[in-house]
Amino acid sequence: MNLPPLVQSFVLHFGEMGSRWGINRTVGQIYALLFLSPEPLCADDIVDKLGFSRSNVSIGLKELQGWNLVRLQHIPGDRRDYFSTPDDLWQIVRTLVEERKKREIDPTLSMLRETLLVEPGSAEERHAQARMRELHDLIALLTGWYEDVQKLETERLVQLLTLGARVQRILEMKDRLTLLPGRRGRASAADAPPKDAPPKAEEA
Amino acid sequence: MNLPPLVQSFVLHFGEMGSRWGINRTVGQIYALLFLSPEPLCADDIVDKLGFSRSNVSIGLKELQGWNLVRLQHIPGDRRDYFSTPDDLWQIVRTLVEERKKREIDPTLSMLRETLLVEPGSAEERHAQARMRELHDLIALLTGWYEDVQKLETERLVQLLTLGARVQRILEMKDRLTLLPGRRGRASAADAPPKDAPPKAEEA
DNA sequence: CCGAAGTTTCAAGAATTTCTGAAAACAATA
DNA sequence: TATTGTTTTCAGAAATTCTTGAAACTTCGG
Repeated sequence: MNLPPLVQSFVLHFGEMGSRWGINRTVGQIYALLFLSPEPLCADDIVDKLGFSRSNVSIGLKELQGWNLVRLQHIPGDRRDYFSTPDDLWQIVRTLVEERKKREIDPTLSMLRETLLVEPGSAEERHAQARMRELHDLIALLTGWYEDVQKLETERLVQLLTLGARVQRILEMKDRLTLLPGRRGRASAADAPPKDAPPKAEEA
Repeated sequence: MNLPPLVQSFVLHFGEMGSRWGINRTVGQIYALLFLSPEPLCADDIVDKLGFSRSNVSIGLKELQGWNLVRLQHIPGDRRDYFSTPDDLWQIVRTLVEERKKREIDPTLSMLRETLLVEPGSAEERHAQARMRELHDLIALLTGWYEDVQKLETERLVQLLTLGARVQRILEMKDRLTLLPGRRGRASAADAPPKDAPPKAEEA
């Protein structure tokens, strides 16, 4: 590996973290390299800089494409594929969250939806199903919110994030406004906290 | 494995998903079982129900304790350790997010903070560092927001989530209010979108 | 202090994932 | 269609992670 020290430490870190992020070392390092690179790189550039085998790099790039995390582009007069990451970090975050949701949450939501249709055959199954329904409703609430937020323009999103703790004050303000006769929107079973959940948080 | 079908399919699913969630099959299945169980279980109960070796269960439980995802308790007159998951799903979500942040984000934030102190030695390093600063500021903004939200009472949190898309309207309302002379709070370098990021989101 | 009941550690084998080099497939050009 | 440069596939080697049974360790009541 032949990289400026600053770049190298970042690349190595991403390699290490890869396993925690659900990608492997190679993929993590390739991504880090592309992220920092001022111009697009082709597979052979990556082989040179990281010292992985050509095929390993090829598979890694394919995986990154599967995640929509890299952009494929061409340079006029050059037949090779060049890759880069979007300049806009917000775009990267949006993609990342979307893809993780797809892989880590959606399958579980489907499973829960299906399982909740089965008729329970015992008290134990009835309890299990109640628990699953709670989980389903919670996840549905979270993903519904996520989808709404994903639609916001970046500027609004930044505004929302910058608001931080002060969001509480805004919610209180809204409370007061909504004491007028209520029109309520999308909320479903998840409208209130789950039945047997005490509103106080308990310490672990 | 000797479980009611409904429970079994849930347990198997969690086992499968385990690898995507950064835990392994054993740990995923143990957690699923505890999550659905009406009463606390001891290690031997788990061995019976899932058919893993005793030591494997022991390691799995230890890992779950490391994640703060299970609660250890005792039954009077019984020396064995019994385990359960919190009844309050919101508590579970809070713990889960907290622990993932600790493992998946905090180390990177530290690395970035340190790396940003190094003096760049070339144009390439200067560019890399600018990119890292962007990333650092973005993550700092997100985690700052997260910390604020984590402090909200569950009731407020549900309210915020239920708000969903209508948050936009609230933000606009706030805009109008804030046209009055401004008092601004915590926001730092991340106050505006990153320098060279166009506010329009580009499609991948 | 002893023995019983329980938990954890450890080394080795099993299973899975990652990585490689060689060969096959592909695509553009002449 | 043949040539050339490039990407992808694939089978096995290497590395890592998971799982187990046995032994070591802890804790508690007598």
